[in-house]
Amino acid sequence: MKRTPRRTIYRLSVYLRSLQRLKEKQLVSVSSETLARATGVKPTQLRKDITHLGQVGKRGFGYQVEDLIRKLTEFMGANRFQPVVLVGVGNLGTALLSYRGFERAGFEIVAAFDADPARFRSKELPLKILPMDDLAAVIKERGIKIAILAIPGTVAQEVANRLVNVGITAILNFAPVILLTPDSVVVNNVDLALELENLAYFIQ
Amino acid sequence: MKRTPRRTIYRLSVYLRSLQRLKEKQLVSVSSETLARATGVKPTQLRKDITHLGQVGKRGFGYQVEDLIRKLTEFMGANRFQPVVLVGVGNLGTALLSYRGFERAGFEIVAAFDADPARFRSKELPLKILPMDDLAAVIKERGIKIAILAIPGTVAQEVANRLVNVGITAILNFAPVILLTPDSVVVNNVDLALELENLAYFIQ
DNA sequence: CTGTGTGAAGGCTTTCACAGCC
DNA sequence: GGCTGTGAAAGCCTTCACACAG
Repeated sequence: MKRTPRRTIYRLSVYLRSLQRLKEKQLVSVSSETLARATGVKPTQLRKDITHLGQVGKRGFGYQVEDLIRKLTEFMGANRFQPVVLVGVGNLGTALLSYRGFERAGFEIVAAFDADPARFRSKELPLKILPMDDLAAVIKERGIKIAILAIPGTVAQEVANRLVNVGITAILNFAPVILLTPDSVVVNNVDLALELENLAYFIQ
Repeated sequence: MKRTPRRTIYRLSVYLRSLQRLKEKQLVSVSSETLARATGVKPTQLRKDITHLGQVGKRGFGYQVEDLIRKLTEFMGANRFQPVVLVGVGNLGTALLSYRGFERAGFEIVAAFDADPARFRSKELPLKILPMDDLAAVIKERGIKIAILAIPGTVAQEVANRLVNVGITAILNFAPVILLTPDSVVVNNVDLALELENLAYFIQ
C-alpha cells in the first residue's frame, strides 16, 4: 500500500467522528453513500480513502460500523490517548482547558503552564497552573510528546524552541506566526483571524 | 487572469499577516526569498501566488512592503472590516469574544447570542449577551453576513439553518459536525479535537 | 443486483527552469 | 547581477468507469 496522503488522513479522522455518532444511533452497517453524505465528501473519495485501511467493507452490503471504527482507530494510532501539555492560559487557553472535545477524542491535558500562574483567573480551573520554569521537568518526566501553544505571537517561537528541546514532537499552534522547527517536529496551525479573513473573501 | 485557487487565497492572507509584521520593523522592501522563508513556503510558490495580484514586484529588487500590503488588502477584500455575530457564549465563545486577533484582522463581533443569556458568566464581557430569539432581528437589521458558530454539535445544523435563512452567507464553524448549507453559503470548519488527532498521527 | 474496490483519467497545485526587466 | 514573472513539467489528489464480491 502506498503512503497515505495527508488529506486522506485528515478525512479519516472525520469519518471516525461521524461513525461514532452513527454508532450512538445504534446503526450497525452503513454504505459509502450514506457515510459520505454525512461527512460532506463524495462516495468514491470515501471508498478510496478507506482503501488505506485494507480490506474493510462487504461488497453489495456496506461497512460494519463497529468494524470500521475499530480499523480506523487502530490506523489513526497507537498514538492517540496521549497526554498533552497546554502552554498559555489566557482566554483561549482557558477555553481549551475546559473543552470536552479533546477528552472524547482521546487526549488529556495533563499540565498547563503560564508565564504568570498566579494571575487572577475568573473561573475554577480543573488543573493547577504551573510556572514556565517547570516546563522542562514535567515534559521530560512524563515523556510528553504533544503541546498546545496558546500564547502571544511575540513569544511563540521562543517557547516552541524550548518545547522542542525538551522532547515535544507535535505542536498545535494557536499563535498567529509560522513556527520554525526541525523537520522531525510536526506543527498544525490554527489561526482564527486567518479563518475569518479567508471566509470574508468568499462573500460576494 | 485565471480564477485564484482556494489554497492561494489562504496563503495570501498569511503573506499579508507577515508583511504587517515586517512593516512594523520598518522594512521597506522584501524579496520573495525572505518573505517566503518567513511564512514557511517556497519562494517560487510565493511568486506564483502573487501573480494573482497583477504586476507587483520589481525585478532584481523585490517587493515594496507598503505596496504589496496595499495590493493584498485590496485583493482580499472589500469584504474585510465586516461586522460579525457570535452564536454560543460558552467557554470557547467567551474566549473568542475576548480575542484581539479578529479586531486586528478587521473584524468586529457586534453581537453575541446564547441560548441562556442570563447564565452565570465568570468574567465581564465586552458585550451584552442576547437571547437566540433576537438573532433574526439583529442580523437583518444590520445586514450582517458572517457568523461564528461556537455551539454544541447537536444543535449546530439547526442554528446554521436559521442563520442562513436570515441572510448569513459565511460561517466559521467550531462545532464538530459537517454543516449542510446551500452552495451560496461558505463554511470554514475549525475542529480542535480533529487537529489534535491529526497531529498525533504523525508522531513516530 | 447492490455497493465496494481500484486502475486509469482528469484536474488541480506545486515546482522547475529560465526568460525578462530593473 | 539580481530577482521577479511564467510557461512547462511534475506531483498530488479527486473523480470516473467498471470489474467483482456477496
